[in-house]
Formats: sequence, structure tokens, C-alpha cells
Amino acid sequence: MSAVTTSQPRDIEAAIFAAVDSCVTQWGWDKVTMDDICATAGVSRATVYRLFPGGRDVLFEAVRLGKLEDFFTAMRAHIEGSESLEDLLVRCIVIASIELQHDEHLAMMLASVPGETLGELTVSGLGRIVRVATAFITPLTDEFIPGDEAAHIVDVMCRLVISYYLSPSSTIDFTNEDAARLFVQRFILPAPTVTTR
Amino acid sequence: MSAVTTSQPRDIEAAIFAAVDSCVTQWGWDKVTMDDICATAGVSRATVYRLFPGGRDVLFEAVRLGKLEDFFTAMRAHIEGSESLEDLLVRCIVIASIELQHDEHLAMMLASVPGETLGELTVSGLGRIVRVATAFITPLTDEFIPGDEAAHIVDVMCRLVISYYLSPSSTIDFTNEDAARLFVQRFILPAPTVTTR
DNA sequence: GACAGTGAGACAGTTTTCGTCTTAGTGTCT
DNA sequence: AGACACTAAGACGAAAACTGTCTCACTGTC
Repeated sequence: MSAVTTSQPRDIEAAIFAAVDSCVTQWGWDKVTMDDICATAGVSRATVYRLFPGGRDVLFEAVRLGKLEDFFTAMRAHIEGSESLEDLLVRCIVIASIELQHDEHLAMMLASVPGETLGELTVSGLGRIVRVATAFITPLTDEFIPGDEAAHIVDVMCRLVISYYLSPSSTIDFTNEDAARLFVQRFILPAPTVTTR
Repeated sequence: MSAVTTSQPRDIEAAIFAAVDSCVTQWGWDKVTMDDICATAGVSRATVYRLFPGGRDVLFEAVRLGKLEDFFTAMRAHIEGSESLEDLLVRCIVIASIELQHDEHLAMMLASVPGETLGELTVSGLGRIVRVATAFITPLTDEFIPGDEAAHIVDVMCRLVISYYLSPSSTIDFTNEDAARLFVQRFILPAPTVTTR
């Protein structure tokens, strides 16, 4: 046409991501079409399909993965500089729980399939969350424990946080730091280094 | 199946109306399907199509008409007992303007075509609003002025309220009672009984 | 039992959406 | 200039969704 020309691929990708976010917020996963996204992003369909070969599924998967990484990037900023493993784990649990509770949109974004909430998490969905969480968090535990044990702990923590988010307990509130700390002290830290595999 | 059986048509109709309302709120006119509505209303498609022969268009038209009537019914309750024509007109203007401004959903409901806002009102859309408004308001003006003149005034007021809602003026604020009163005194009341037709 | 109202779902016709592809236009390099 | 990379626009067929109508079985009421 006229204006748009020299925009780096990153910009377009970001615009598409933003468009997906906006569209999903407005209409929900199920109701969004590729054309909606293209129109919102101000981009032609060809561009979207070239940037995300495979179409809808690939794009949405990329968006969710991006959300996941954003989430853990933000979290990492909050837990960096922890002076002990205990502090680190407690912060992880509390921040993740609060964020999940606070931002329902995030929860939906983390789910694996459009329209599927965390409550209907599939094996692959949960697996991916654990995978990303491990990748982001274990580097920060290096100074405290070996990598394989960290992976083990992160795995357990992920499942616990999600479980307590989906079905809150009357005895433990993970959004409360003291409660989370007691839990970590009681269940996580004393665990023997038995990586049962 | 089992439970539902003896429910008066009114209940089902109300459930469908409520479902439309809910669905439109959630997804917007364009994205709502009949199946969405049926599912939300907990009713089979056959029922909806029997109650609203003609399908989608007829149902949505009925919903909008119902909204219109609700709106004016509520308004009538607020303007009943006005002790002068001036009071009555002022209340009409102020209440309608406030409601319109306050409830964007209402404005969309009053529009004639799904997805069309009041800003894109068609002749038929505006005409219907005027028609319903006339039917609801003129009975209350009986004690002050003859019916044909009332219709004339209501017609003018409808267009003015909508116009000022769509494109607010810096000189007149119809949501302000004093301003509306001055306007009525200045422009509406002194008008000669010349029903130019 | 006759009846009216309903849910479930099959059905065909239409519309929408998807993903691919081609074309033309534009800016950036050499 | 010419090669190149990237994009918008939109045509295209295939697949999916939606619409509106229909039939059938079921359940209460009369």
C-alpha cells in the first residue's frame, strides 16, 4: 500500500502475538479466527502463515509458549538473589500461586488447548509447563543443589502449585508466604536425594 | 430426558432471552451462534426455532425489541407522576441520556442489526426506537397535551437524545438535569402546535 | 389414549474458515 | 540497475461450522 514497509520480523511477530492476546481476551479462544488476528495485527494472512508455518495450531502453541516464558521470566526476576534454597522455593510457590489466582487469563494461556482451562490440563500441557519451569528455575538453584535434584524438586513443586490452584485446600494457602515456607520446610527440603527413576 | 418437563413457554422464552443476553455480552453479536444460545439456555435447537420461527434474525429482533421495551418500561416508572409537561420531558431526557451513557451494552442492544452500534443506526433502527418511545411515553402526556402533539415532541426528543449521545456537545449536557430543563424550556415547550405534516 | 411440548440429533444447503498459492508492490542490498 | 527479501491482497479448493428444517422418542397433562 503505502506506509508499512521496513519493519523487522520481530515487530510483526510481536504485533501478531499482541493481536492474538487481544483477540483471545475479547472473544475467547474458540471464537477467534485467523482473519480476526490478521486484521487486528494489521497484517496479511500470508505473513502470518509464513511466520508460523502450520497455521492456527502452531501460532497458538507459540503464543502459549511465549506466555509461559514471559511468566517464568517475570518470576525469575523476583526470585533472583535468593540467599537460600528455602527462600527461593518459597518465593517460587508464592509468586506463581498469586499470579495464577490473580490473572485468570494467564491460566487460560498456560493451558494447552484453545478453550481448555488449566482445570482440563492434558498430560502434554502439564508436561510442557514442568519443562519450561525446569528450564527457567533450575539455573538459579545451581549454587544450592545439583541440577538433577533441582529438576526433581521443580517438577514436584509445579504439580503442587497447579493442584492447589485448581483445588485450594483449607489447610494450606500457597499464596501465603508463611504457609508456603512451612510447607517447603516440611515436605520439600527434607526429602532425600532419591531421584526415583 | 428426565427432569425438565412442565415449564411454561414463558419460562423457556425468558431463558432464551437471558441466554442471548449472556452470550452477546460474552462474545458479541457476530460471534454468537444459535447453538451457543441453545446450550446456554439449556434448550434444544428445535425449541428455539419453534418459539422463534425464522431463526436467528427473528430471535435477535425479538430480543432487541424486548430490550427496547424494558428500557422504556423502566423509564416510564421514573417519569410517572410528573406534575408538569416540563418535568416529564426533562426526566425523559436525563434518564435516557444517563442510561445510554452508562450502559454501552444497552446501546448495542438498541441498535437494529447485530454488530451494529447506535452510531451506525439505520433508518429502520431509529424509526423503531421512535415508535416504541412514542408508544410508551405519549400515554403519560395525555393530561398535558393532545396525543398528536405528544408524538411530535417525543419524535424530536428521541432524535435529540440519540444525537447528543452519539456526538456530545460542549454546550449542552443532557445527563445534567438543569441543562436539560433549560433546553426543554427554550426549544421544546415554546414550539407552536404546528404539526407540520 | 390423545395431546402438546420438548430434547436429541440427522440432514442438506449455505457460509465461514483454513491453509496454500500467485501476483504485484516496496524497500534494501550489491 | 538488478537481485533479493519481505509483504499485502486476494483467489482458490478443501474442510469445518452454522443454519434452518425435519423426524423421532420421550414425558408430562388432560
